[in-house]
Amino acid sequence: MARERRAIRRIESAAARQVTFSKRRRGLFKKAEELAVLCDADVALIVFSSTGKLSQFASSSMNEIIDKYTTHSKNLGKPDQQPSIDLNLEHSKYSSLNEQLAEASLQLRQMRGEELEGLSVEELQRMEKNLEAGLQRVLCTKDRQFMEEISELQQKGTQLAEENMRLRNQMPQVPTAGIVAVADTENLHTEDRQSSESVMTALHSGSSQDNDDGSDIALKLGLP
Amino acid sequence: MARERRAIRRIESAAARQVTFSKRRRGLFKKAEELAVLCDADVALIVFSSTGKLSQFASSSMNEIIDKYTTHSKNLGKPDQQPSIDLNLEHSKYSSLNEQLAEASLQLRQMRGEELEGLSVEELQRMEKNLEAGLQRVLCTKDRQFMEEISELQQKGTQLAEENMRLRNQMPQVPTAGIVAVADTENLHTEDRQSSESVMTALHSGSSQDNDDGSDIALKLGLP
DNA sequence: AGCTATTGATAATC
DNA sequence: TGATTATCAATAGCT
Repeated sequence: MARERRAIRRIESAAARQVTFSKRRRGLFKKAEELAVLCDADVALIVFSSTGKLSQFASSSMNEIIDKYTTHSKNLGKPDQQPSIDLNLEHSKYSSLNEQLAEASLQLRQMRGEELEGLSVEELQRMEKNLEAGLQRVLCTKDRQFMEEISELQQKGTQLAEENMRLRNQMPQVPTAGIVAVADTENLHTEDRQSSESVMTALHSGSSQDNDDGSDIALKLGLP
Repeated sequence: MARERRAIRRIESAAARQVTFSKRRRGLFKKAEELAVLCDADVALIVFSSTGKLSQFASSSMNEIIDKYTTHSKNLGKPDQQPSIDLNLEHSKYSSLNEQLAEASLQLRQMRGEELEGLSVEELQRMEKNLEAGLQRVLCTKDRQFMEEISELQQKGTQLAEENMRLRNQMPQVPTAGIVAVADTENLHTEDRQSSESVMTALHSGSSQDNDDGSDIALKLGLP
């Protein structure tokens, strides 16, 4: 499976052996899991590297499988193995995690519209409802954040306007270039209000496609 | 690795599952042995088919490897032992699984519209886009299934109509109660056609809210 | 660790 | 099952 065929014999170079071990071990574990899932088989795989490091895979619980194995093989001779119940919990926790993750990934993929083939019309309708509800909530949250941003901007605008007013009132006390200064502050004031309003308008139309009067936003915010 | 990629999920058809099991089991055992030989590793593989049949491979002695495994595991099981050497892989895999699961659940909850508080407007917009795309695909799939159901019903309706026609043509050959029999079949015939048409209409309006000409369906199906 | 040219595994089919 | 073959996946040799 590679640039060149490799004879199945012990790799002499320790470094190369280690590299190949890492790569092939990963592949082997993947295949073991795939067999377990695809064919509903119970699979246990134990690997000790040449340096003595342990890796393991079990489709259910390692101890359970070993128990089953020893039960099957004890036809041949001795009932010498200890079940060692210690790790059953640990491993069932592990495979349960695996299951949960698989389920969650499937749900995520389905919510993204993948792998819908096996679903019934009823399930599809349930998903549609969920997606619409989720979308609705996302839109609400987005709108709420926009509104917050807007009211912050408005508040800032008001503060600036007040400050401008104060400055303008103080103007006569300043001796130099009175007329020009007044014109400048007035200009700033109007520009600020205009820009905050235009932001609002842009945000409104962006957040809720096709409403002209904003009543649609209020409706959405009323249904969290 | 074949004509077509196959999703890693339980194969429903028992026959296909058995075939795949045979093929993949052979491959898995081959890989296990190759790893053992190439990398001088100690490998044990236990497989129970879904029908309970046992297959096993061990590079040395199965019992020896299981002994070694249980010895290693005992160290982990006791609280005073350091798991630092033996099961690093297992543990990192475990915590990585945990992380993956946490991430997946968060995404799921967020897609359902929960825990959106921490998200930026950009992230919210991305989610909105994803949700809309997913919803679109769900709707398409649902519509497709409805259409399939409809065409099945239409086919059945046509078949029934043809059969009715045939029966009607054969009617004069029946000696008894000619007029009544004809009236009955005609009645059946019309009722059947009506009911299948009304089902069709209901499905149409149910699957694509408010279209009179069906162009809406075509549009949706055209954007997968 | 990451990248391809190759070989190997296997899904669909008969 | 077993054989065939078109594809997909794993990985050997490099960097």
